[in-house]
Amino acid sequence: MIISTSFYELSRLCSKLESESKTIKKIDLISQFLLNIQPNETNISILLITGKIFPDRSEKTLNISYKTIHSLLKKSSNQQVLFKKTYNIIEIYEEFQKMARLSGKGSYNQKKSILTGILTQLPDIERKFLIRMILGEMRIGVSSGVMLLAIAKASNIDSDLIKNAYMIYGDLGRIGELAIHKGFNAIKKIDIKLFRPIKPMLAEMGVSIPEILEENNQNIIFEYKYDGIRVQIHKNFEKIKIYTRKLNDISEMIPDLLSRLKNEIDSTTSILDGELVAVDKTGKPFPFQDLMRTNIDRTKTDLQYKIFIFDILYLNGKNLLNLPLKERKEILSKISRGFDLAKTLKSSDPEEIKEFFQSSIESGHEGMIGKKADSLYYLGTRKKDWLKLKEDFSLDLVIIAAEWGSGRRKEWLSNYHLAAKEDNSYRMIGKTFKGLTDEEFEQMTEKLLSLMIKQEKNVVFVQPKVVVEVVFNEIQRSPKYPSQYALRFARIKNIRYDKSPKDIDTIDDIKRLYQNKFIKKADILKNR
DNA sequence: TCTGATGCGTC
DNA sequence: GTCGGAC
DNA sequence: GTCCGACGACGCATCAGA
Repeated sequence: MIISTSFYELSRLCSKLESESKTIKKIDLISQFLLNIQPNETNISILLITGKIFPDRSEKTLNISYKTIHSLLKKSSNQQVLFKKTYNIIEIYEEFQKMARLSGKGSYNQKKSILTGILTQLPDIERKFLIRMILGEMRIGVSSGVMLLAIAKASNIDSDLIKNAYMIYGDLGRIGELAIHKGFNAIKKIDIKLFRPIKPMLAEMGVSIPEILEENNQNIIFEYKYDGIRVQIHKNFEKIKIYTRKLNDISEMIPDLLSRLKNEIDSTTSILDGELVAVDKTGKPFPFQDLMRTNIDRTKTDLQYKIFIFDILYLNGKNLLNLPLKERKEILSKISRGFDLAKTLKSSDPEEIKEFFQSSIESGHEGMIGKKADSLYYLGTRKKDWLKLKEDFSLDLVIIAAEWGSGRRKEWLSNYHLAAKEDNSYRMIGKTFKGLTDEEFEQMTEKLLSLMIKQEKNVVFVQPKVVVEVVFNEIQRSPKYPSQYALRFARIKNIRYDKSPKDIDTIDDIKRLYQNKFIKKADILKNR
């Protein structure tokens, strides 16, 4: 007789994983679990443990998150349930599927009632992890990386092979199922297939030009870094589609560009890697937030989409991932019948490279990437083979409020509201939670509590006394903050206990910075 | 029919 | 997307 | 070196309810 695994057992595993800090022990626990459950539970267990519910390469979503769950818990907390139902893993998963299928009028309320039904019947541990699964934040120290190792252990297959299969296939649950129940040959067989996107290689953050040159032994190809959406183009004769970094199909966003590309790529089948941007008719790029503005009236602007292509992963039936970059680049330029290539420079002269970087910035782009010329294409991972360099800025700002953290930041004020000066008051221009060490969080929490004015919900408002030096990559127009501006990728560089809030940067300073930068960008409001 | 809340996907 | 911590 | 989990900005789609 087949005994299905209860959701309680899965939750107990999660609980053990949460309290176990050693990765090796986590791997042990997971692999034992995976070997003990039924074969048809493998796939979904892997997804649920990693907090995914649906595979990376999937259009399904629950459309339920923190606010909804929070409101349900408040309402149902005083409800008595007489008959508790026990769920097995598959039953829980079917409920998720059911919720994902709902749409249209009444669907949200229906989802809420399904969820309330489950939540009120589940004991505490199970409820806790069910919620975390829905939020996609398991907080048990297990994400795809550790899970891959656990699958490798359970199936006794080399972990690099498992990892590669996952990066190609984009569905960890299914890879685990194949590895454990079909074995080595099934995993070995997984190969690139057109119109099934693969995980693109990522760049690490670089520090300086000399560092990049040294790290990569001087043999570097530099490339403009464009501020857009990373895209992967799949082409099979007349058929063409593009996918994002997270494997979603966004072909419909740019139909006219795609039909042009069809003729510009000289191949029968191919997979190309590039960055989608929006430019005006002089070639100036639009700000990132305008690239995302897809429902504007395009007849009122001269916005056009472009993809700057910088790599080729597959051509005419052949996998090119294991060719060195410089060979891939050669192939790429050979098959171009007019598509846009990312601008590159091959040099080891720091001065020349610096000029190249500056020209990228002057042209309104984000910076550059230095790529080791003989590096292979590593799917889905950040490697020192690709190092990116961006322009950044810094401002002295004051903390006017802070939010209590969660998880390992639970005891600390973790997320700080930043403000610049305007006349005699302070205007908020964003939040940040990055840049402090544990020790600094500890001290900062104490300091801010001593300055507390009031607390509302999760937010502690404080006297504007603590000055921080904040670095960021861009100033954006903000529809949300009264100052009209917001920082992109803000993080704290230094705490300036020495500096008075009277002497911090002003909204006018920010406005000036914004305008200087956006002279180099295209303007969405300008008529054709 | 419109507005606000919520969630998701891009960076 | 960035950052610090843990392994 | 690698992985994980802290959470930021925006714009758009969808749904509930006035």
